[in-house]
Amino acid sequence: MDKIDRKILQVLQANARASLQEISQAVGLSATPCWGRIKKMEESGVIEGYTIRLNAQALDLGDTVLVQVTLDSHSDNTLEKFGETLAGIPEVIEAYLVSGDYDYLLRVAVKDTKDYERLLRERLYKIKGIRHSKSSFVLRTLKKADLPL
Amino acid sequence: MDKIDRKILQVLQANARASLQEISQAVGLSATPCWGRIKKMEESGVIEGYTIRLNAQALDLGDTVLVQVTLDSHSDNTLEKFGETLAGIPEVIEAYLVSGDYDYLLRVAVKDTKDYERLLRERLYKIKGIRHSKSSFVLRTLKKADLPL
DNA sequence: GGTGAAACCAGTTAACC
DNA sequence: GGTTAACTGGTTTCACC
Repeated sequence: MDKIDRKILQVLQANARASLQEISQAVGLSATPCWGRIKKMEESGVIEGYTIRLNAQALDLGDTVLVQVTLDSHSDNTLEKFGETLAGIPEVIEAYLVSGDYDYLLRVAVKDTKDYERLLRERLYKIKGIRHSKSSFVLRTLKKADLPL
Repeated sequence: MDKIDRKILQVLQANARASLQEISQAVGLSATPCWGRIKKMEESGVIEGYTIRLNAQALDLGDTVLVQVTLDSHSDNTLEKFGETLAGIPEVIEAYLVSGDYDYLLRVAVKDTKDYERLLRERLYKIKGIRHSKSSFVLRTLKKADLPL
């Protein structure tokens, strides 16, 4: 992982479909070593995969809700069960165990407030072991950046 | 945007480097119409771009901090200035204006707690207009999923 | 909209510095 | 670990259904 590797990652972060020609030009090397470096980073796990950035609004998932969750018990078993339940709810995009006033923060993607109300009623409120939850709607996204390299 | 388009997006979400052969096989069409559908989704903006998933730990950005921020004033000017300031801090990966008890939620990527302390002292505490901020460390990531299609 | 083949270009390998 | 050149395979275009 030297400076050239990081530069390659920068180019791929901006456009994972960039050709080796473009990449090699950007880093000042020929195509072959660039290709080798990328393969090595794929194998070592630095590059976990290639994805697309999607327009959530165009897919009827324009609303984001951040949900703070506090559980009744903090046993290993409760934590594990909660994780498994969340895994089965596709609208839950991210889930973090956090330090502080509450236990978990979830990022949920829904079509609109009505859709969120349905999810809350039919799925989230039915999860056993939740002591308390608090929902905040995202009104505006100010920033959504790549990792700094 | 029909069922086939969504299936194509699913395949690309899992692997944006999938060849047209793989994609066309997955959706049951030949390569040409798949290619045309992808191009149309790129042009219409449904597909915003192609990126890589990176291993943050391997890049010395293993710690994630969620910061709740409350501003002094809620004027348009304050909001805009705050957004501009955040844009200049590379460690701030996401920033949302939210409804509820506080105004903004930031997701910050740092090497470790020491690195976060430095960021807090040198950058975040120096931002004018912040009334209050509260940091929560991410102890564990339970889920990180693609948008449901 | 779809198919299939031809043309073109990019990814991959190998031989060498 | 780097370069250039040959090879292989995928992307893009085109003529047709």
